[in-house]
Amino acid sequence: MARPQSPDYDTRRQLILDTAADLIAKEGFAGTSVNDVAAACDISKSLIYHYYSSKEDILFAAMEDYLSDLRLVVSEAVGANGDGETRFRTVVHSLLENYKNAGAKHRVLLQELDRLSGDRRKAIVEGEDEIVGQIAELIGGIAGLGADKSKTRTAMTMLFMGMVNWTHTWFDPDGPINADQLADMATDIFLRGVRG
Amino acid sequence: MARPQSPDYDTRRQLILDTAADLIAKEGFAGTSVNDVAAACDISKSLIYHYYSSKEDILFAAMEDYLSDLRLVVSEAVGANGDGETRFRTVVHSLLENYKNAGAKHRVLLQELDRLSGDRRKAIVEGEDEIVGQIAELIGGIAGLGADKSKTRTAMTMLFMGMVNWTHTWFDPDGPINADQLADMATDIFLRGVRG
DNA sequence: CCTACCGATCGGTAGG
DNA sequence: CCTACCGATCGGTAGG
Repeated sequence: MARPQSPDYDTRRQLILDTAADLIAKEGFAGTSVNDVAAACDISKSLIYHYYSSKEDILFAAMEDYLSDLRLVVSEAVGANGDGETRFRTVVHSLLENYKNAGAKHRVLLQELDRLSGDRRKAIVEGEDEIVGQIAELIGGIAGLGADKSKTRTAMTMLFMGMVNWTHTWFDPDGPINADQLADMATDIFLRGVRG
Repeated sequence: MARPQSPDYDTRRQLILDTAADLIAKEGFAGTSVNDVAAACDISKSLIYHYYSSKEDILFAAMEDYLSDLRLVVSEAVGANGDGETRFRTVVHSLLENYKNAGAKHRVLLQELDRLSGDRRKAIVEGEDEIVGQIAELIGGIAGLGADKSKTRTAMTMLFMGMVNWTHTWFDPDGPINADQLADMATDIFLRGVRG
């Protein structure tokens, strides 16, 4: 008879992911040992290997976990009612709201991509590209860029992604400006800047 | 008689810095061993320790080296003749030009700051803050923000820093858009967005 | 007593 | 779910 799965299985799996993301965000992937993760979870290193078969597996799972949240949030905002500018503004609010709640995973997603093997890196990059592609379509519509301007549209979109993705290095949601105010500021600057 | 310093001393010191920056940008600080650096330089590990007394010393020196270039370039552009918008545009061109020539050191400066000890991290952050402060003054003038709007000015400046600092993740200077075109695009969008 | 540089190895810790 | 270990490699230093 197969031994039943622990009732804590999913909870513990998630704890490992969240804890690993915190440590990797602070110390880097190579600077975080599996033992560090185990100690912070108050479990043995061997138990970590019961849930994930390698350190890279943990990194990949943490990235997938957060990226799937982002994809959901962005496609909902993009597919909502309203004109392009309104939906764009909603996307920015959603992104910054999400970053606020998952700062460590966000930094890990942005900074540790090169630590994945080729196949897995490709899988993550594809997910990121789909998000960026949806935002690029919105921006293309707002800026009035035809299909012949795809290079310009891509560069514009990536300049915008920089504005929002860079926030993790300096923005404090509990500081003088909150996430919604920052989202409006970024939206206003960018829309005024690219409006056709 | 004291034995003289090797005539290759400065050349070799610089080789270590540049090589270490390349490896650290790719593999992360903890993922790069002193031996990796030595092998890539075709010298012994012991010789690395003749030039730098610890791995962290190498990281710090590489960051200082690049940061001092950035500071020079930015303060020159900021202090040049011309109105605020012209000087701002020059800063953006200078920054992107510099990033292009020092991609690895740029990534290291942005990504490995937490690997430094407190004192050294503080020294680097102070240098970065001076650059950001100079750019913030330019932007404040352009956007017509008084001293009472310093929080807004800071947020605006950091949104802009995101646009340019994020380029290292996606921009290919040999791609369809060159560094000068991208600098103009970023400048145009941002200036139209914040102009008072 | 200085600096330049090597082959070999130190005490500890990594992922597994 | 743990302790006990491994082959290898880590950052840093010894003698000469």
